[in-house]
Amino acid sequence: MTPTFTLHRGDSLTVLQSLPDHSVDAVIADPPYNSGGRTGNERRSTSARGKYVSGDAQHDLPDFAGDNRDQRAYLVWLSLILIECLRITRPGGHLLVFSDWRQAPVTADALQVGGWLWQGTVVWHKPVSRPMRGGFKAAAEYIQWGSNGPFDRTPELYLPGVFSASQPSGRQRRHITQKPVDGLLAELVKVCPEGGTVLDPFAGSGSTGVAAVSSGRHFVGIELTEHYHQVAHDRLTDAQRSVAR
Amino acid sequence: MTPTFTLHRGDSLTVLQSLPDHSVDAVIADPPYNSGGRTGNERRSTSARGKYVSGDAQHDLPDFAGDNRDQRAYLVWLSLILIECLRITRPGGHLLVFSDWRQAPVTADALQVGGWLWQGTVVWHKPVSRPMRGGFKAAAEYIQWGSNGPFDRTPELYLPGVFSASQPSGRQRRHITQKPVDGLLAELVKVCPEGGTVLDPFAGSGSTGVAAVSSGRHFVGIELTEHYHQVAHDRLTDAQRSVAR
DNA sequence: CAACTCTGTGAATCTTCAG
DNA sequence: CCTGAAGATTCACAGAGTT
Repeated sequence: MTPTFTLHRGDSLTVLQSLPDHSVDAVIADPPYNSGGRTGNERRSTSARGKYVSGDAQHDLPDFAGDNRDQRAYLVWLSLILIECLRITRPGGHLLVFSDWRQAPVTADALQVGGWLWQGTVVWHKPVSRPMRGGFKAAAEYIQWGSNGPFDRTPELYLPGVFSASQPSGRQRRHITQKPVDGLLAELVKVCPEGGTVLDPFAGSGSTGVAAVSSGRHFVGIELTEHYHQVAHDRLTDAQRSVAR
Repeated sequence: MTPTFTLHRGDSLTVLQSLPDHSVDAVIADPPYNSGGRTGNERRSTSARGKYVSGDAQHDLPDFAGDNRDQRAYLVWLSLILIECLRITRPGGHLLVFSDWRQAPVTADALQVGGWLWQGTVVWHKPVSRPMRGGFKAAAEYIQWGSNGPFDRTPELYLPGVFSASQPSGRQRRHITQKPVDGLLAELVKVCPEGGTVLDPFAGSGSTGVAAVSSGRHFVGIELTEHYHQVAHDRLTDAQRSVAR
């Protein structure tokens, strides 16, 4: 059976409220990090591009929305999102939320405020990253892991706690903060049983969906930006075709 | 010139209060984690051995003290420690605090409450760790990195953000939560310039001191337990002798 | 085909400058 | 003095191209 996918376009919180109870097995979320948002002072307000793209970067990827909250607002907003995700997820289902080092603590808080059981922190090690003179470079992102009540320990599934993988580059790259499928997302979707459904409330260019569909899982995604909604749709259609073949 | 070391025996907070202002260049602290201490309910109350030692472990290492606070108390207590450390550290000096995944957020909070500038999170990847059925294994510990005001960016020092190293085992192992010198502590002490002084308020078996002294840094350590105070003293004396040779 | 060179890049961070 | 925008700086590593 070919895995199916649904791509909603709209505000994440609004669309989540329309989804039925216990309709997915796992949630994988990559919210806008609002990095540098420790204080209003440090937060550069205008756009994501200015924050995440080097001045001389050759690519010309479009901007994305929703990256301008301060840390208190981020906690409240993310908590509301995760409360809805809990309702939509079946008991025993998993939650994975990406963050950078600045937002890791507040993300763990939001996960627990949202009613999830905090199960641990998974590390995404990025071997290619900028050096830092006089100290340690920021070479990792963090994935907070939670479950809707106790999770099922019967499956023969043993996942590592640290993943090492590089961001897609060149023509492979469709989104500023795109995550790699091989070595990362393809592993993470394994917390959803085959034939189950994965939800991504911030689908972006759809990498999570590609990982899900390519490995026999259904996918439900939400994306606000029209451009990325279209990109995700195209990539998912391709992935689905590859599986069917 | 042979690096010197001083080992105080006593309660960390009390001894710290007796140390002079701006007398060290870097603080590397490995406080008792109080793991499982998110809630009183989850915390196993009796001793560190029950928490950190597998039932079938062959070794017979002594217990250590101070591992029975709940999370609110841990925040307050660690903040007080780090406030004192800030006073003792010269402006521009570095702070590194170990934690497991449960305590990572509260450790980042305590660091900032203590007046340090939070600079990032360093990952200690432990490749050999217990597998976790049905999910991700806990294969990492976290090191919160701070500085006393802006840190010096002139030294030609470029450190990675993720370190991979295994816990000492067998006869090498002198403490339940001992950290490896090679591949971890030997790298971390580099945030202190050669000829400078490293402070460890929870010296344990003295691994941080061994890394410091072996690489030409002076060391000040504090340890409460008589047994570990003696172990650390012996290991440091050996390390000093090796350098002098 | 393996080994090597070369070029491009980066969820970054700091400094400078204008308002 | 405080705030925000723009420009400069950094080097380990991936990946393409070449010997």
